[in-house]
Order: sequence, then C-alpha cells, then structure tokens
Amino acid sequence: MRVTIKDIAKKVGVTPATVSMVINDSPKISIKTKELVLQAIKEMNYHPNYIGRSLVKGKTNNIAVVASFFASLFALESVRGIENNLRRTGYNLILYSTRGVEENERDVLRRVFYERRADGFIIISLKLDDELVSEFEREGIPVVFIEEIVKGAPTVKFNNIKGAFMATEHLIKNKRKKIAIIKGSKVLNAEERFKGYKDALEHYGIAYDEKRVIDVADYTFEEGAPLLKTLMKKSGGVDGIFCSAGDITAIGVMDAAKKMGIKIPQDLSIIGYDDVYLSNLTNPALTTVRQPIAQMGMQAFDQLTDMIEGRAPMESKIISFEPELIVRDSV
Amino acid sequence: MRVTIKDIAKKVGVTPATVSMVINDSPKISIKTKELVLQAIKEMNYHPNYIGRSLVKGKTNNIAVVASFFASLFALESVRGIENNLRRTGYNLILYSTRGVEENERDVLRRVFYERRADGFIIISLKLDDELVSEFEREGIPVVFIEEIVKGAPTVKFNNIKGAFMATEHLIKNKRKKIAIIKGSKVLNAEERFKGYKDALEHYGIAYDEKRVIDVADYTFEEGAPLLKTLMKKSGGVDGIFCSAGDITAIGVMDAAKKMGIKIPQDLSIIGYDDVYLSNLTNPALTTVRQPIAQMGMQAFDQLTDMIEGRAPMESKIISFEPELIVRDSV
DNA sequence: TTGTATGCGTTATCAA
DNA sequence: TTGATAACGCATACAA
Repeated sequence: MRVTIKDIAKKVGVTPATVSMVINDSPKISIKTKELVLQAIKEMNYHPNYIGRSLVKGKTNNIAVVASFFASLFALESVRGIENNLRRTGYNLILYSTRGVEENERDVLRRVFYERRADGFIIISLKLDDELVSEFEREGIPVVFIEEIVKGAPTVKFNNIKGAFMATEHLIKNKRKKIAIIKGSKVLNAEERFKGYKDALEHYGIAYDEKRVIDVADYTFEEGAPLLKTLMKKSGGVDGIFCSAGDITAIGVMDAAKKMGIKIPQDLSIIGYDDVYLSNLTNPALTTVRQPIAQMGMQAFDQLTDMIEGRAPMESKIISFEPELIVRDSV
Repeated sequence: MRVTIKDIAKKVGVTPATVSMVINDSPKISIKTKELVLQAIKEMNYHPNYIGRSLVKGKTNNIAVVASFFASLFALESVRGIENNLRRTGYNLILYSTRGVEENERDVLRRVFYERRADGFIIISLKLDDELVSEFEREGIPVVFIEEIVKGAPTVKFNNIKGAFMATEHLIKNKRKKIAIIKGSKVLNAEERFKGYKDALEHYGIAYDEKRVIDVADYTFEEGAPLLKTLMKKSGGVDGIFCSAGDITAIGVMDAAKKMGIKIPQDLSIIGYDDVYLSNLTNPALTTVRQPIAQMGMQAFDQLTDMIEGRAPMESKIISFEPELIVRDSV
C-alpha cells in the first residue's frame, strides 16, 4: 500500500489534519511539529494524492486541450506554447483529440467537462455551438478558443485577413494578374483568408473570378498535383497561386508544376501559409506567411489561467496576433 | 452546484448505491428502476465525477506520456500511434515534457507518479535509472519505454543496428569507400546506429576510421554546413555520409555540399534516417531509412494497457520493429 | 432487488 | 497550536 497522510500522522504522532496543514504551509503550526512532519514526509517518500485533494477542493489542476488532431504543425506549436507557460505553474496538460469526427466533438467535450477532468479548456480550431458554451459558462468552467470565435468565450487568434491580404498583395506587386486561391473550408480562418484575398484583389482593381477559387480537402502534399491540374483546366490559366491552405499543399503544387515544366516563379508564382520547416528548403524556397503560433498558445494559457483563478471574466473577447510575410524565391 | 449521484437518487426515490449500480450496469437491478434511473440521468444531464470514482477505485484512466519535447517528428508520430489505439478505450492522454532538462526527468516522473495522476506511463527516449523503475515496480505502476532499455520494464523499439547496417551497406554497394557517419549521442539508438555502421564496414572489409565520425549537437538543418566542413577537414575527404542523426541534418549537409559545388551523388553520396516529409522533395531526393513510428506507438499503448489491466506482467522485454531502406537519388 | 454503512485521501470547520 | 469530525462523489460488502 502506498503511503498516505495518515501514515505520516501516525509516525509523527499527530493527526492527519495537522499533516495536511503542514503540507499546505499553514502559518499556525509550530516550527517543531512542522519540522518533524516534513522529515517524516521525506523519510517515507510521501506525496499527496491529487485525487483526494481534487475531490475536496473541487479542482483538478488539469488544463484540457482539445483539437481534432495533434499531429499537425499548428496544434503542436500551440501545445508547445501552452506548455512553455504551464511549466512554471502547478497545472498539467490533458490532451483530447476528436480525430476529425464532428459528432465526437460535442460528446468528448461534454464528457470531459462534466466528469470534471479539467479546470479549464483550450479548444483549438473547433467550432462549438453557442449552446455548449453556455453550458460551460453556467457551470463556471472557463474555455478559451484558438482560431474560432464562439459567443461568450474569449478567442485567441491570428489576423488571417491581413495575412492573406499581404500575400495576395505581394503577388500583385510582382505583376501577377491571374491570381488563384487554394483554400480550406469549414473553419473560420479559411474564410478570413479568403476575404483577405478578395479584399486585396478589390483594393488593386483586379476582378475577382470564382473560376480561380478551389477548395482543398486534406491539406496534403499529394493533393497539390490534382489541384493544380483542375485549376489550370477550369480557370483557363493562372500566373499566381495563393495557397492559403498551407505550405504543405503549396509545396505539392510547386512540385507538380515543376514536373509539368512550369517555371517558378517565372511562369507561375506561388505563395504559401504557415512557414513550415521545409518551406525554407524547397527549390525555389517558398514565400509564405508566418504566424507566431507558440506565442499565441502562451497567451491562450495565460488567458485561461486568469479566468480559472478569477482574475478575468469569461466573456467574448478577441486577442489577435499579427502574421508576417516571409519573402523567399517562389514569387 | 452540479448534479451528483445523490440528486439522481433523490429524484428517483432510491439510494445513491442503487444509482451507482445502474451506472455500473450491475445485473442485479430490476429493469424498472434501471429505466427510471437512466431517465433521470438523462433529464438532469448527470455525468459521473471521475475524481470521486478514481478515489474509490484507485484508478484514473489516464495514461501519461513523457518525452523531453513533443515538437519532434518522432514524439509526434509516437503520440499519433498511441492516440489511435487509445480512442477505442476509456483512457485519456496526459503529456509531460521534461524540456530537455535532465534533472526534471526524475522529478516530473516521481511527482506525476506518486500523485497518482496516471495508471501507467509511456516514456519516449528518456533514460531512467533502474532505481526509479524499481520504485515504479514496487508500487505497481506499469511503465513502457520507447527506444530506451531499462531493467525491469518492457521496451518498444526499432532495430537501429539493422537500419544503420542497411544504410551503410547501401553506400558500400554503390562503390563508396570513405564513408563517414554523423551521429547523435547519449541516447541508445545513436549508439546502436553507430554499431550498425561499424558492423557494415567490418562485414565488407572496410577499415573503420574514427576521423570519419562526427557528433551532432542539435539535429538541425543549420548544423549541416559546419558539420560538413569539419568532416572534410579532419577526415581528409569522404565520398559517402551516413547521417544517422536524421534527415533534417542530412538535408542541411546536402544543401551545404551543393553550395560548395559538390555533386550529389556523383562526388558525395548521402543517406539520412527518419524519412521525414521533405526527404522526398529535396533535389536530389534523399535516400533514407524509414521506421514505422506510429505503429510502434500503438504497440506501446497496447503493451501498457495489457499491463495495467493485468494481462501482462511488468518485466524486461523488447518488442522490436524493423526499419526499411528507402532508396531515392542521393546515393 | 435494494438499502445501510463504510471507506478511498484529502481539506476545512470547529473545539479544545 | 492541534485534534476531532465531517465532507467531497462514488463504489462495494453486507444486511435486509
């Protein structure tokens, strides 16, 4: 059997309550007993059981992070940022992935939440209905969203409109006229980037043409080739592509273009999004948009702990981070 | 206040014990009360509090995964594998990263472990002292190691010796005579790969020369250039490099070589390890060794749950996975 | 088939 | 300054 507070109490000849007070550094404990207790704790290698503590305190010291997958650059970098600020605190990280199954999202969240597995939630790129958020609110469980906006909870996000605007603008300034966009769907940031693209076209007096818009499905490298072919066919020719769906797909497109004998950037300019590790290493090196993801994760964590510890209210609010254009050789 | 088992009991007019039995699907409950209870549970949106449950059961249903960093291909893919098998079970994932600080490792582990935060541990590429493992063993907490061998616990790992042998052999068969190795250090798999390299040289009657051995520090792309220069200088020329430290560094070396006017693979053959995403995209495409990381993660999870649930003992044992040589254009 | 009683490990309240 | 007691939410052995 493992050693509990009772064992310590027995050994020292005090009650569990006294030991508990020592552990929690109560000021009204004599130095003498405190020392005795601490020594016994060391000798017997005692560690407080967090389950017992949680039960009475109603607090787990766990932070739950929810995403559809964690095996993505974005989720991973977010976690890295969260972790960075978390390590100075007493909190622990629990990860829940919904694995892309939409119906899972509600269920997973409800379960984790009602089972009181965490003191607060950080939800990465998942769109929850307001109703569920109200439930959270009613029960007093803080939630922070990353990259999605839900009524009643704070959001930490990037200025995607600006990022897309800068990217498109860069293409335009490099004399590109027939600019296509490869975009994601369903998530807010995809829509925002789409808006930034259209804004830039309009701002520079270039007609928007929906034949130059194409949706991505998997955000993979492999999707690049078919995407490029479809785009060429249906648009009747493009001279610039803003792959707002991310660098991986952009690199796939670039690869396919090279294989088709298209010269980059002479015949076709390409710009990505994310600045993943390899964007710097492709030939030509990929021009892209970089977002301070880890920093944003840190902010999400700070915001959440502020809420958990009562320093900030749970309310609609947007904390925005600015993207940066990384100019390389593909435009 | 949130709804507990008592509220349900009161509403239905039974005792908490009865409700508990319904929740746990006890066979000796009349269909009638069962229905009533279940309905009340639904109506009142009741979810069992896992803290309460854990306290009495002595089980958290949490699996802790520990690594120095999660922002690496290896850790990430491992987590992906673990996640994949975990989702069918009732377990949750807790992540702990020691952030490369060695003294953290023991502390983090001890704390998490003694506080009873998880039912079992998967430890990725960390070398623990046997003593700590004995402690775990004594307390009956199952641990599975990935890529490190520690007495008293099972290990899931790759056949690094073979992978390195195949890589070196491939260089030799392509007429390379002066073959250098860029290697990691401190971790077991680095030593194993080093052994595989030496084995292959010996097997093919090529003299081992320690001037052709160089250690990597950060496993980064940027390290490639200085590494190559140092190697050239101290070895007096090489015609093949086995970068057992991984593809990222290998690509850095390749990049540096190209900039120095060295032709690959004509003047210099390079082979990496890992088969990261971009290895297929470099010019020339990188020949490398691929390991089924996610699969190994799945196995680690299964092994751990077998131990937690009493189907397997905690004992020294090695579950090995075979690497695969991916031949592309750099050799 | 259900109720009663007890305990899991800890903390908090009140007395002493 | 410390002890006794109850409570957190749930599960289980035993009694009814």
